[in-house]
Amino acid sequence: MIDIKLIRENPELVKKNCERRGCDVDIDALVKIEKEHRSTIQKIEELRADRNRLSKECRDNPDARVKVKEIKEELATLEQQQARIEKELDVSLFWLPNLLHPAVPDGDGDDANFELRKEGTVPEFSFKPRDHQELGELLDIIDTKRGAKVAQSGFFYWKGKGTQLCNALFFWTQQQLINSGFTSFMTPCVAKEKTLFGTGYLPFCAAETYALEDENLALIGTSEQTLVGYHADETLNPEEMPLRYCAFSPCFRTEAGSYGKESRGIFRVHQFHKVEQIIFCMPEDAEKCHDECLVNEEALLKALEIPYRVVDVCVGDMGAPGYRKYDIEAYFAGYGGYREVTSNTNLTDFQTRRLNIRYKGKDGSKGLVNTISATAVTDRVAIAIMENNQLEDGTVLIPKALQALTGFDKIEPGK
RNA sequence: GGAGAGGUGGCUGAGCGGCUUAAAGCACAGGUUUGCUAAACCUGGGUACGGGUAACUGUACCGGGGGUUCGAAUCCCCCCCUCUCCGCCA
Repeated sequence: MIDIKLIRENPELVKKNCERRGCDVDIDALVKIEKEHRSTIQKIEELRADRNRLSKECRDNPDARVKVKEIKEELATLEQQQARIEKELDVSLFWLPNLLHPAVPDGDGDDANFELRKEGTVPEFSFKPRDHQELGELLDIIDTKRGAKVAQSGFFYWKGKGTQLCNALFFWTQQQLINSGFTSFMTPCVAKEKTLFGTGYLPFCAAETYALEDENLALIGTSEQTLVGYHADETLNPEEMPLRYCAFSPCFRTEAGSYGKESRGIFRVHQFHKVEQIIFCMPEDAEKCHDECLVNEEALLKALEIPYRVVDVCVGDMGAPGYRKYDIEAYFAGYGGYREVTSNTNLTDFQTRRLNIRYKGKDGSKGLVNTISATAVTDRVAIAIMENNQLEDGTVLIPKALQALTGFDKIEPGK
């Protein structure tokens, strides 16, 4: 949600922002409704002031009672009107996207993302490299067929050494982040509607959400939801920020409408696993913290010897809550190109305004905290390792960084 | 799952229709004094949204939502949450 004052005082800025976003909210109408909203409230407050004043006289002045009764009726009508206006206003506000960083590239989709840099060496093969689906079956470490049998298409099993690789990857990643000053969490895997709304997943990603029947709960799409929601309705101390949090969790997404080549294997599934980084910071530190998360992501991929490129995500490929976003795309040898493995978003105060997360300094300064939400690693990193580190017979070599935790240095067919 | 007790400011906790502008204590901030890893005393408070150049001022907020009333933290209804005991359980 963006600041209503900003919309009131600088509607042109918000209008331009919506245009860039390709979002057709009528700002003029919104401003008009907001004005009506305020004037109605003012009328109501004046009437209430009269009522409060008069009702004190009521004990020994019967005339006042009659008057207050009249005010009461008048109030009832106005309050009803006000509720209607407020609802209309809220709906428009809830759908309004965040502002954009001036440097965000224009464009409709991921082909307009701006490449900032390429790192690492793309592996070369004397044979045609297999993709992770083929390798997973050959090595008996990924089972999508039984995932579909037991749950549904789009769910899968990690098995044997594949599981061990993932456990090592996720544990190692959390250790790296803890060494960088992060506090690790295990969070609930469900969250209330209020939490999903507050983090911006509702109303924007309603179709992506697995809601629980007969409960006001949904499976989390990411631990961002539960980590950011952790501080809802709290006032944080500027001296204790930035707060760096990480969590490992499963992530559930319906992935409505995705299909085709991109969904082969486990690249896009209904349940994946992720170590997430969240930073709560002062507004003036948001860009610095955003960069810090990117540094962490890159350090992890470098240590795992995975080639990648960093892109500055364009308007059309960025979610409504985002102010600026960097994606990292790792090289996948079996796929033969770069594919998204992490995304790192500066959300400014979009989430904290909805969730009411404030700061208050000793000097009396106060305002809304800013949040950064960034992937550390997911299963996709494990499959990048598989595709890039394969030998002709399908053997996959484990990166040195993980060998102490896996307890083996390769996964071979039939073993 | 069964039974009971509760939800009041940063915290503890009183208030149970209008003397509440929410007591008191703790904590916090400022000050005074005596002193030396502190104590005593005095003073001061919240949040949100409006109005005003301002000093100031209005409204709302006692878990949430309805209701009764001229007037609700207080009475009534519904919901949510927490705690204790019993049962079950990794």
